[in-house]
Amino acid sequence: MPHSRAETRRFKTITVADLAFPKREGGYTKGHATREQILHAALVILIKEGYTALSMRRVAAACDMKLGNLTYHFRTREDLVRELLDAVIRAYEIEFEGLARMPGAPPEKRLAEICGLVLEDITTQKTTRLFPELWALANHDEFVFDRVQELYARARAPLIEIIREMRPELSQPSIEALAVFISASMEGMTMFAGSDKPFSAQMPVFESIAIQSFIHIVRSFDPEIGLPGQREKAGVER
Amino acid sequence: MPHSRAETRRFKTITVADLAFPKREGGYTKGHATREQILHAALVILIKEGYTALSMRRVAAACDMKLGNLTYHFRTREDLVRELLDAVIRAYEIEFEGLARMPGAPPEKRLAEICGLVLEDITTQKTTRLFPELWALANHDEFVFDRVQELYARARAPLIEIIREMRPELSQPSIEALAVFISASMEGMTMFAGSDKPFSAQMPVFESIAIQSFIHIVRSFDPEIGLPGQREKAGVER
DNA sequence: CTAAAACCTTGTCATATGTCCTATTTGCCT
DNA sequence: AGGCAAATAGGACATATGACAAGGTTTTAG
Repeated sequence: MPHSRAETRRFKTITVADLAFPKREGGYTKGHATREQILHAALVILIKEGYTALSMRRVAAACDMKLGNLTYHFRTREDLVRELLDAVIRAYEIEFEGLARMPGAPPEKRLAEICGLVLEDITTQKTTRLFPELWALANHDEFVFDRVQELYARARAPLIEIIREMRPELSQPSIEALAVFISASMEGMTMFAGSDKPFSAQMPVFESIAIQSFIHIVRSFDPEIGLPGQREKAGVER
Repeated sequence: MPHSRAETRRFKTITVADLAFPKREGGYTKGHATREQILHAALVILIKEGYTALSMRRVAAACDMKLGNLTYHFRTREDLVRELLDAVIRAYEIEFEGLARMPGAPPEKRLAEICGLVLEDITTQKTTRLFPELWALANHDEFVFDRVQELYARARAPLIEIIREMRPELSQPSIEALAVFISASMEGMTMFAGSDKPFSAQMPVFESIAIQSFIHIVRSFDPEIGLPGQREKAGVER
């Protein structure tokens, strides 16, 4: 991606490494720096050791800081986790915001570009490790659930635009369904071709398959075809 | 001539509702029943409340049993977790073993059948909740990693067979890549159309899209096409 | 029938964890 | 320089957890 960095935030957000959080009122600059340090250390622990290892003491130790100070900045562990996940998800939202901004380029080209970026991101250790944690947490924590779904809704937006451009006659639900399918297909690669996964070396091949496949299904999808081999021919056999 | 894959699971296994574990030597029938009860209760906790809630005391309470008795059957929590995950994964392996056994049916039909079964399974609460936990654990636990990958390898087998039948001229790596892609695409639906997910009602549409899409990519995949829009035309822009 | 093995209860211990409270130090502003 | 809020440290406490040991009860084999 050319230059989509921490500039141009409507609302003031601080973006440091993999984290983006709203600017806070009051406090010294040192306090802000400490908060960033804490959140970053927590992210590293979450990625390297998993959610279970993310304890207050563990984070404090990683920051070379006393437990009391950590609880001063984040009164409860839940506060810390929420702010961490919100900040890291926000960073993804920002990263993918000006995603397929290739005005003038044909939609197929932009679709391929998006797939390339998403699949490349999936090969990073951060994404490979973070998202399964998010998916697992989302199953039992409404806050995480909502936040993750919001992220995906934003990630779908450019896909929907592209698909509508390619198939303006399709109904909105059909367009959205195609976007969800494409997005889901790519997310699913995480467990197979993500960082340190068995097929991570083959990601270029998957990328090629994905792009060929997505372009064709968008071009040719027929909402009238229900479930070939089940609904249609149901009466014949069985 | 059906493959020997089925026979590898030749050791006696007990299969009780979502769980399949190797028959144990020695012990009274009561002990075996208790072990099953424990594993089943642990599975329910894992699904309903997540991995963090899966403590020895929590499991013992769910079984209406004293903690000491639980540690008698499973000396450590790690033992319990490992046996639980192994048993539940084994149950999936068994469930998908004779998957696309529709001898004589055209490969497209069998592919559609497999997709239907997998996607339907994904809509169950058990699968929707269990697999994200497995994916997250696999990132930090080698045992879970290996076990999950083995499961997916078995799930790929019938896909590989079908793809080879449809495209006998393709190289084995290409066939496998297609199988991985198809499998990953379906797994990715978990977070979007799984149980209690935002698009769970649209699963039939996704199924239709998936089948149309998979059949076409298998029929038309061209390994010579590297990365359209990147490698090919890379020199033009940027 | 009885003794051994399997099963289960009760109680304990060390440790880890989240949260709170009270000093003490540090940085900023007037 | 003084004063005050922010930041940090230190300690304490209740709770949860995994592991284990010693003793009682049930089941089964011989």
